[in-house]
Amino acid sequence: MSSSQLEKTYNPNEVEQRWGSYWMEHQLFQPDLRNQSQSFCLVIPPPNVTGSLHIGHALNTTIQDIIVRWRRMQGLKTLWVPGTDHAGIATQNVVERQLAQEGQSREHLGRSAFIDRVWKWRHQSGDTIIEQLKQLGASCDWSRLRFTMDEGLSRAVREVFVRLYEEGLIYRGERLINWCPRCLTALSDIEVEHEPIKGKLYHIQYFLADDPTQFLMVATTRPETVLGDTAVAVHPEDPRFQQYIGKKVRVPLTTRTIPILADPILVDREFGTGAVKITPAHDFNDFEAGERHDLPRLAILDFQARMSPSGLQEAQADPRLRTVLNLKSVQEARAMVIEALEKDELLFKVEDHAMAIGKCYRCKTVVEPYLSPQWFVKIQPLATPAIQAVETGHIRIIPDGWKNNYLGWMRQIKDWCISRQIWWGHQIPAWYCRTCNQDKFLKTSQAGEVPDDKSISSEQLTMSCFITPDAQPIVSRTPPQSCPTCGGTNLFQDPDVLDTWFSSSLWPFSTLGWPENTEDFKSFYPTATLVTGLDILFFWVARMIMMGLKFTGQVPFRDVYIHALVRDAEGQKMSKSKGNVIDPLTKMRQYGTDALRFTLASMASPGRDIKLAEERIEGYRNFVTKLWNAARFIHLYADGPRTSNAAEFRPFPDRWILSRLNHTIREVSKAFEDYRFDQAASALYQFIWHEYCDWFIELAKPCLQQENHPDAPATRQTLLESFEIIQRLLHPVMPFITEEIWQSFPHEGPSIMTQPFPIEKPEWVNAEAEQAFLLLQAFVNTARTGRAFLNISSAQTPSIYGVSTQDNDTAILAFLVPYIESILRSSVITDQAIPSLRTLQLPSGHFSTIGIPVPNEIDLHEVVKKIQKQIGEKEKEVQRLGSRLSSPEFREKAEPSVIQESEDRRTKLIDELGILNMTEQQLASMTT
RNA sequence: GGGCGAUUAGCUCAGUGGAAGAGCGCUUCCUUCACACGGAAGAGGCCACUGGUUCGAUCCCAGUAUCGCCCA
Repeated sequence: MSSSQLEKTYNPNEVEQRWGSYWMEHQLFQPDLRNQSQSFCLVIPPPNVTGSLHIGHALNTTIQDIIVRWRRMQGLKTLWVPGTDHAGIATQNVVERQLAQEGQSREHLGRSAFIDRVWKWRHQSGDTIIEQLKQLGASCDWSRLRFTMDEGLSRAVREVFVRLYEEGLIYRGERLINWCPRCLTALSDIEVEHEPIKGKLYHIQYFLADDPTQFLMVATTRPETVLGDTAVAVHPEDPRFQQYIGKKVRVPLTTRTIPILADPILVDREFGTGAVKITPAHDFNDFEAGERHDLPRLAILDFQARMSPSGLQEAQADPRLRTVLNLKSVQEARAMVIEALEKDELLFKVEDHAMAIGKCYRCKTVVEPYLSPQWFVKIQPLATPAIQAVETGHIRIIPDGWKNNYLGWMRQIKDWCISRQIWWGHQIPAWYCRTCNQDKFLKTSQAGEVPDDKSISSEQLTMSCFITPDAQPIVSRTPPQSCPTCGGTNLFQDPDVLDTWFSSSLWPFSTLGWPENTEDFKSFYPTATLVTGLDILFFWVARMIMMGLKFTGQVPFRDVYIHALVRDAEGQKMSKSKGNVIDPLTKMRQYGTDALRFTLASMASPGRDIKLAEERIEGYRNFVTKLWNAARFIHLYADGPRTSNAAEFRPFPDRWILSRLNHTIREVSKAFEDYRFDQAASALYQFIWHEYCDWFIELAKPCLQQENHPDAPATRQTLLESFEIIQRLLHPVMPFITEEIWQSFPHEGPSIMTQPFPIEKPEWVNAEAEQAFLLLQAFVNTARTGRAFLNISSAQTPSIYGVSTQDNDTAILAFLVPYIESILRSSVITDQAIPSLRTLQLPSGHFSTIGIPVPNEIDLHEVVKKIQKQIGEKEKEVQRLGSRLSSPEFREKAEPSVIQESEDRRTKLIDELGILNMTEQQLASMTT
């Protein structure tokens, strides 16, 4: 009995809302902890808490939801943990911009008030993206929602920090780091984006200290850093410079002299002049060269990337120059230094030079290498097992191509700078005794750095200061009560916070309750699959692997599925400034969420970016409608008795569609196993539209629409049974419409999402039915083509002749006649020879021929032309096959089956040509 | 500069060592009782280029070109 009828048109928005709340109310996304099956867990890549859904999230979420719904339906104990990330710099920037609009600043507010303010903002806007994920249908267990700054997760952060520190894997030291002079914080290497620019290469003369008639020509892209040079290097084997090694040159615009030394690593003989200046405080390569040669580090820029007064003094810069350069930006300073060099006739030439500059990934400000005390993770001991896990296949990276990318990066990984000079985040669990560490605090101010004079309060100090590298930290899980050295209680917590990715790296286990050995942790760790974009493979995935192995002794996940980047139809990266952003929420409203999800799944081919064109979504919206109308059709004819026989005893169309359905179940399951969501989508689309709707429903119509047709009870059964399976097969990709349709038919259970995923039924495989169908399909298609040739409209229905040259096919054809007649809506004559006059004859494959009587009024010239075209194509093919078959080498070396196939095909083509030639002659004679 | 990937129908993309495929778009016909967000029939491709391996290459190999991405 059909329980309800469906609306004429599908209204996705209403349906989505209704089932969305239904699933939530019935807590269908939560795992059943009594389920004894294998567990299957995913953790969501936490989006920025204050962010909103973009198309990349939509793709990422869709893929995860497909996997999760599929596994849940398979009966696994399935959990998908949702959550958000505090996104330190980004979130702080957002709130600071708000403050700026109010004429405020975080410094005015003070640290604790500012953090309160960020929390307020987080509570206000923090659930936007979560609500949007729910709209997409994401079947996360929302009762387990996590946030990186939650108490539990923060405890995990402190635990990890302290343990790494105690093992010597976290250290504090003064290193050259990437510094954003706008955010006023350190960045890790990968938070810097490189951008090609058209720079210039300046050739500058450095005169020898003891012989002012001789000079070295040095090439540099950053002339303003000349003042901070502490050496000049040449290649040890470069004959041009042998005599200079060991001598000294005068640093231009200063009174200092610096050594000329030989360094084969730093110097590229082919580049520039073959002589390079070394500025260890302002360039990473120079820093390393400085380490090799024990050179002093002379910093001439301050924390805001301005020319520093103390640095200029230390550099012994020309006093007049010093005055004008004081606190000037890099850009301004460069122009002034160039002018000064020109005036002193030290600038030999300037040439164009393509180069790259680093920019802050959050605010796009040019970053400066900056010498400062920071906290680092000693990465090598963590990286080694993380490399092995992937090499040995304990963790699979899919598609495989990214594996080398990962390994390459991991093998040359550098220590990870984890301290950030911002306020929003996990403050580093390290304290300093102000008594034992007098003089170790440098308060930073507009005028530069000034030593702590002890009168500065800790609250002021925590706003902005540096602590010298030799200060003695007390690292502890909880705030220490007193200094273990002097017993003093004037303790000051390190003002820095941790890199957001530090807490993200613990996500797969911190979200499950670690460091407690919780039930969730025991049940669901390690997680199964991580689904993410390539852009955070290093930021996040690599670090999760390292931390997971280190702290749980297990891999955090078995598979890493890397999906594509979504671009616009022109292949441009989407960005607000370009105005080419496709907003997923808008598209969901326009076309329905299922259509968007299906589109994204269908385009998720491995290793390729997605160029998303709106027409694609529209196309899949049409598919949704098609499915809807099929459901309506079935409702119309579902009422009535049903008999459920074994597949082999059902009517022909049923036998065929069950065989095809079985095939589709296999294909879709295989595609899901292989993370080939594109293949799953195309298998579903092809089957549902072009087999089920186009053929099965059409073949089923006569027996459904005729009263008391003997096959009706069986066909009704097949119709309902197969359509129900189709809903389950499609459900992971299109959860909403499948639930709506499934619920509209008689069913058991609260929801389709907890029904079993279809499994193959070998007893449905029916090669005979499939073979017969191909004969039917070829016959129908050829008849339609013939009718179109003859301009016979579907209203006119002259009889069609059909004969087969093969006995076996003749019998099948006779059996198929009623089906063919109903689809073509004309009678089919198979027991007579095709008349040789006024009949268009066409070969229809499978050794059968169809004949259509030619109407009187038709222009046969056009028909003859079309037949000649077919003849031409077939002749070409016969020729090709002929030359292949007459090649002795082919006959000798090719597979016998290939030879046989070629011969069969040629025979068949010659047969078909015979028919076409005969028809052509006959029709051509009628035109004269 | 190093590495990786792409180049197939007008567009977006699958695909395979042995007859070039899909979706969208296009042309023509059709409001027939699930669906015009539909049905039917078509047109359209030296599978980037040049060599090589092979009986046979769109597919494997080498090189070239163009375009991406990552790293330096």
